[in-house]
Amino acid sequence: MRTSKYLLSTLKETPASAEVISHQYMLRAGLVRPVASGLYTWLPTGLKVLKKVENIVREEMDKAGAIETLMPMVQPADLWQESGRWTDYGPELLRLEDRHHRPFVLGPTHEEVITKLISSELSSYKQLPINLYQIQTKFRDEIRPRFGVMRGREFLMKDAYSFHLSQECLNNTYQDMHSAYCNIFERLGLDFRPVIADTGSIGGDASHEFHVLADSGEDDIAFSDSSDYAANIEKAEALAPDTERGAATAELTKVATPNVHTIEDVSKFFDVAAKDVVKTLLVLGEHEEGETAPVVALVLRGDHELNEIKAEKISGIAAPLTFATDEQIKAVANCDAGSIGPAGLAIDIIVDRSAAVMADFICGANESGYHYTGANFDRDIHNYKVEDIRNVVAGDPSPCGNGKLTIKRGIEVGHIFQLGEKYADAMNAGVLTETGKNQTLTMGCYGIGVSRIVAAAIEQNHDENGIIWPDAIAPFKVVIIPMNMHKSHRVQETAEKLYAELTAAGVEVLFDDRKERPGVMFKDMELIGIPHAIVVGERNIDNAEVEYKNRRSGEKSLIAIDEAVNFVLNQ
RNA sequence: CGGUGAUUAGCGCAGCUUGGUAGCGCACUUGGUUUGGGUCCAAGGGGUCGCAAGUUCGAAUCUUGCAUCACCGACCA
Repeated sequence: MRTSKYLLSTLKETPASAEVISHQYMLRAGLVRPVASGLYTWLPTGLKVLKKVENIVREEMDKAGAIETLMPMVQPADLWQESGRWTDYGPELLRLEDRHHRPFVLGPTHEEVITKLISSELSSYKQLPINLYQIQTKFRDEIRPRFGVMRGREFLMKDAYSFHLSQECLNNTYQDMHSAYCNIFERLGLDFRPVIADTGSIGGDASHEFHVLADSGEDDIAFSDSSDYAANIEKAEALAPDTERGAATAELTKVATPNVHTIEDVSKFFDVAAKDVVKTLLVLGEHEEGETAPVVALVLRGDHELNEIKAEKISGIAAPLTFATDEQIKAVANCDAGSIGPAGLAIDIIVDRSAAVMADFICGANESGYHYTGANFDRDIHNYKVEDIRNVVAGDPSPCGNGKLTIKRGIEVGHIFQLGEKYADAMNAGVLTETGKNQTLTMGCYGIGVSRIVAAAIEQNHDENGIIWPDAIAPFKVVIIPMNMHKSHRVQETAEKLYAELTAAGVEVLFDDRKERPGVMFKDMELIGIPHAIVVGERNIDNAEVEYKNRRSGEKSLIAIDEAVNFVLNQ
């Protein structure tokens, strides 16, 4: 490709709307352009990268025995009513009507369509197991699209669905997909981790997310420093401390604490660490529709954070987790939010494992403007349950039993889970078994965010000059940068010759034949992130040489013109 | 959805306080100059100042409404 016949569309300045580095570089390097909030046009260079990612995903899925299909993006509402998600899915599901006023949705995922298909196409156990996938545009009407294509509303996704008669069979395919995903991210050249994940609202047994490690990631991942244990912080278990609770030595004493509300205020006021204070959060308990919700107290160490996912799974607590309003707090604890404490509360109390071993601690006194010191469980607080309701923190013991946890940020680029019979049951998908009986299928589902991978790859591979593509997904493998070609026949001849030879050898080569000064070309090509550059200039032609420059290492070397093509092929 | 801020040429911004012919840098076009890291000089083209209503002799500027874009947002108890 010659730049003179191409759409480079690079930008010198960073558009004000771009926050994260991948978004900035995707705009500046001419990969994408915004169309509306969360919607992007892929320019030629961006599309080349997207297609490369897509092809690697496709090849590995095929290799793992999955079969490609393509389902419609617009889906009839009745499929969603059949599965129950027409009401469950919420406002992320974009609903629309056709000219006959029939309701449709823009597909955020395709469990309904695929399960319906399977239920009509499969009839015998002999056809199982089967794993179908597609690479297709999804639409989710996100509350807040951000970070460019990282969290767009429309995005390209690979989604696969497998069907089985037994859990054991599902486990096998699940493992195959796990390995296929590892192969994919290795081929993409990304630093990634499979992590144990929450199964979310879908339920099911096993679930793993695949994260690309990057500081700008939206998820926290907990790792063991001495095993391969890794889990999303939503899921990582905080083990009970192995220390025994100390004996109560202090008297329960009420202290006036005017204008002291937050944990920070309290620890400053008493001059103690946040870990010596207890915080009490009031949330709504489980209740029937229309009934008044009971209130439940959650007790945590002052320096720990509540894990909502863990909390809402505890029986007696309403899901989704809902915090009590100021009025509800007043009614139950008879005070403002800043002075709640577990001592003397006549409601259900759930105490975090780490808070449960504290003794002689400080907590709210359920009277506005007062706290207790010297509070103790069992003596001052009764009828409580101990549960794991906090987020793990760095330094906690790993739940696997080996080592301590460290925490890093990750970008979720893949998610595999076992769905069980939920959809097959709702959509009536079953086959006849060997004994001639109808049996409902069990199902697995496996997603990869193809367009998000492009952004994640940039987050992980860039410097102050621009993108540094891993070779596997670079839009071009090599760029030819001629110095003042329009003034030198020798430079032009050499550059044209190399371009022809590289093209003939099947190398994806960009030939910067613009009538630009060298600095402009260097800057543009580094911004776009082409891994290898051949610089053709008068001064090296005298020795029958050209310069090679590596984008990642920045190293330069001189190579014989005759060797150049082979040299590039070997990179 | 709530809070905050923005909207003036393709991009980045000034002008608004104090109403009176719409500006700067980059990019683009033409000519010259320069030539191994975003040259320099000159001449040009490009804007219903987000939309609508109002105040006024006169609105980018003041008022009101709307739209769009962006950032922040339970972890406070």
